[in-house]
Amino acid sequence: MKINNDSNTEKSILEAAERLFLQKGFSLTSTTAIGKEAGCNQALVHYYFRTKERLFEAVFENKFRLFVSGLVQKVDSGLSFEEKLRTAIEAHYDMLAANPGIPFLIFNELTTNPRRLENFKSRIRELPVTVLKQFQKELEEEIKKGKVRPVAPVDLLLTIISMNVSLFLVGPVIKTALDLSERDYKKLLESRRSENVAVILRSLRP
Amino acid sequence: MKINNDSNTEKSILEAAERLFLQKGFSLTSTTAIGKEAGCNQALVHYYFRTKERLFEAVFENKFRLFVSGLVQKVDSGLSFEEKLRTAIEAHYDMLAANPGIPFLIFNELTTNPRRLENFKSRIRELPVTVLKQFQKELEEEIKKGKVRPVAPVDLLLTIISMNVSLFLVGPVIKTALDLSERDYKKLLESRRSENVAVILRSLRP
DNA sequence: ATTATCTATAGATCTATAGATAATGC
DNA sequence: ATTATCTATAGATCTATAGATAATGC
Repeated sequence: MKINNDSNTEKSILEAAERLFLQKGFSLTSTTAIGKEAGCNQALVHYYFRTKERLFEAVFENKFRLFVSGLVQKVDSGLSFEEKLRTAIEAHYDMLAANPGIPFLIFNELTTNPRRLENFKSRIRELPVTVLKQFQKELEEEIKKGKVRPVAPVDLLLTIISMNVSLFLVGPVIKTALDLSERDYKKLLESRRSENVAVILRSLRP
Repeated sequence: MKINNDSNTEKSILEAAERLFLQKGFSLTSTTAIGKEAGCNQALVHYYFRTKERLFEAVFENKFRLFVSGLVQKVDSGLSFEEKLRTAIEAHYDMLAANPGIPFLIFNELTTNPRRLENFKSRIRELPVTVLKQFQKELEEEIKKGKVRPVAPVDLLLTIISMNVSLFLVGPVIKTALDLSERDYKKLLESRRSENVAVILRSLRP
């Protein structure tokens, strides 16, 4: 055969898996369903990725990287502390808005699968350090100057993650419960973008 | 037989199911595992609850009620607006701290199971109304007086839920990633209790 | 006779692989 | 000869039920 020309089967399988894993998580997604979604039979899923676990790892690793990259982005050093913070929060938010299924995938998997949590331990542990490195000094300075209330860097990080991430965890539930149209839901998300920034910046006032 | 005296099998099954569902969610928990955890065989699980679905419903309904009750508690009307709000946030937080598995159970199930989300639509929709009823008027007054910045009631509710709920969704991951002892994790949770209140109250300042 | 418990099993998945088949590149 | 695809199936679950058995309450 080798009709593999441009219609790359491996790629369709990976993309199908991505969609389904993001929707349903690991355990509720079968390789049969992935094959169907990709437009091939189930055996091919295993032909290309050997096991469901490996296929999932490919997706998860990719999404985890994205999740982290949204947090660690460098911001223009010419800005004021407040503007830097605002930019970072918005960048994080925008990454989530572009990939709204990521929080569910990551937290669902890490809380139900102890082995994977173990595997990602070190990379999670590095997060606060990496993310806060670019803010820590300035945060301390602002606190000294009395412009920001005394707050532990980890607390600030937790607040940012809480506000941004949980919106995308809770969002789909709210959308259905309130029967929001796609349009209205977009509006809600858009309004929360600035609301989150407002909440977080205010939380630092002395 | 009927050695059912005090060692109530039905109750052990329900409690075992509760523990496992809270840990792993619906799909990753088998009735076989529930039987084992309850100290009986798997057939008895079905004898008492007929289907896994019904058993889950019993647990879910119960947890959902708890989740709501923590949000809707009446607060002493003699207090100032700020104190009322603080009391409500802390009550919500305390309910979650006493039942830390609830956010995972509810949001995992509602996002992966469209049918259940559909079933709980109306009860979720009522939430903002019920919760905000006791604050709405006062919130409006405080805004008029200029003591609180203009903020939609729904936004305030979303912020409270985000801050409190996401802590218990993200917490277990943080605990493992940072290798926190039970003691240290308790400390972190305790410190976030007041931090959450601080963040939310500050978020309302003009 | 009724209720609680157990063993055994049917039937439905689901994952992973074996083995057949066809198309291409050498 | 190699690579991609398919069909078929083994083996491992998992849910739900049938049917046997034992203990109690009448």
